Amino acid sequence: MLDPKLLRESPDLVRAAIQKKHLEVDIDAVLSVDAAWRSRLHDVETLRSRQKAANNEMVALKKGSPEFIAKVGEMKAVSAEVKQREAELAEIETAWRQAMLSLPNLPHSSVPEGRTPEQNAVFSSHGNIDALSPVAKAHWEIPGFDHLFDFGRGAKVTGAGFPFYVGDGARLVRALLNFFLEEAAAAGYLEVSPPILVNAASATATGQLPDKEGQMYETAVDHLYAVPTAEVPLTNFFRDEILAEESLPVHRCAYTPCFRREAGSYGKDVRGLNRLHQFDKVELLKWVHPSQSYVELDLLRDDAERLLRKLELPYRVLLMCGGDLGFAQAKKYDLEVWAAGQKRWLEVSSCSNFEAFQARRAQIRYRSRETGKPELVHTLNGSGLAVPRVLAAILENNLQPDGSVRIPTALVRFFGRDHLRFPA
RNA sequence: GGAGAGGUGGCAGAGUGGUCGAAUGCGCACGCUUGGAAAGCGUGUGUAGGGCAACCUACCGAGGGUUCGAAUCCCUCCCUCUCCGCCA
Repeated sequence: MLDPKLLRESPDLVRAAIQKKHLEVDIDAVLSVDAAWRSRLHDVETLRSRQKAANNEMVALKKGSPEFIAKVGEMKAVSAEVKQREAELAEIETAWRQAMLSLPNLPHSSVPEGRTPEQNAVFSSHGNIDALSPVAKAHWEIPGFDHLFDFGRGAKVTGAGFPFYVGDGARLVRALLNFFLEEAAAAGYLEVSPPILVNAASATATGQLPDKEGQMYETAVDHLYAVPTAEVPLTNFFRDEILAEESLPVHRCAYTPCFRREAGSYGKDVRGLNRLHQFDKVELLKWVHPSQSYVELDLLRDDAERLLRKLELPYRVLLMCGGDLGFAQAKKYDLEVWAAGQKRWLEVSSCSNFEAFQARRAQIRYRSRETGKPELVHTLNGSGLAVPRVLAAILENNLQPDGSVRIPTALVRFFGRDHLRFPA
């Protein structure tokens, strides 16, 4: 949510910023709802003030006296009007809230212009993609793949996009998760294991609701949502709280399975481990002082990049252009790893600064030493990292002529062996 | 899931229809006192919205209702605690 005051005082600034995201938003409509809401609020407050004054007068009167009875009669009319006006106000308030929730976050000034993914800026590149395995194959074409990553039985048991990981497949997933979590802890992130079902208030605070409920799995009876990312429960940890300024920045990490309905994708994009309905991910999260959020964003990105460097995977960093930024982000970097078999980049991390957008929805604040008043924190998060695509890149890039896969050195102590062999 | 108790400001805890945004205590901040400190005394100390100044309004778990008037009465829901049941 945006600051309503900013919208009122600088609507043109908001208009221009949203234009950079190439989203269609009717600012004038929002402004007119805002004006209507304020006007109705004034009406109701004036009436309530009269009620209060009358109440104070009646206290001094003798109950049942003619003056008292006259006053009751007089205030009955006011009471009826208050009721009606309050109902109107409630209606406008709902519309006002909806209108405010429909406004996206404003992009930071350093975000490049652009409308499509092709216009994202390549921020940096690391590693040599030409020096990779000459025998590289798309991971799903590696002989024996189906034994360690059983999509057929997953489809039987649940549906497409819910694979079983079997034997060394499962072990490799676990090794990666442990590696990610150990690295995050070493970088100063406190590990948290959150609930993986969340309520509507939590999903609203992080920006999944309203409008994106179609991308989440929802439970039928209790109307809870399966988390699309640990960002949701983790960000909401401090919902409606005021933190001590000294406690900032707060750095935390969490592993959860992530659930995404992802309607509308098909073809090569969704083959193998490229895109799943359920996958494992470690998420890094920060709550920071507003003055530090862009410094913290660079550090966050570096924490994610370090994982790829240690896994010896070639990767590049994209700085997302305005049109490819998400609804809630002010600035975002994507980390893409090279998959030598598919000869394509796979997104494995997304590091974003949300500034106060989520914090305002979630009411996460800190008490300013300077003013003594509560101020909104800035929230940031980044994947560190998503397992299946990292796994895919390792399988493809490290495939050996004998059909085995070399395990990256950093991962060996978690996997237990230096090579993965597929069953015949 | 069943029975009971309860949810009030940073914490504890009063308040059962009207002058209650809410006593009191603790905590915290500032001041007085002191060589310094403690004690003592005094003052202050929630959040949000509107005007953006005085001021006004809202908030006593959430939502609805009764009433001229609700922290207080009624209904629904949520949560916590105790006991029982079930269970990894």
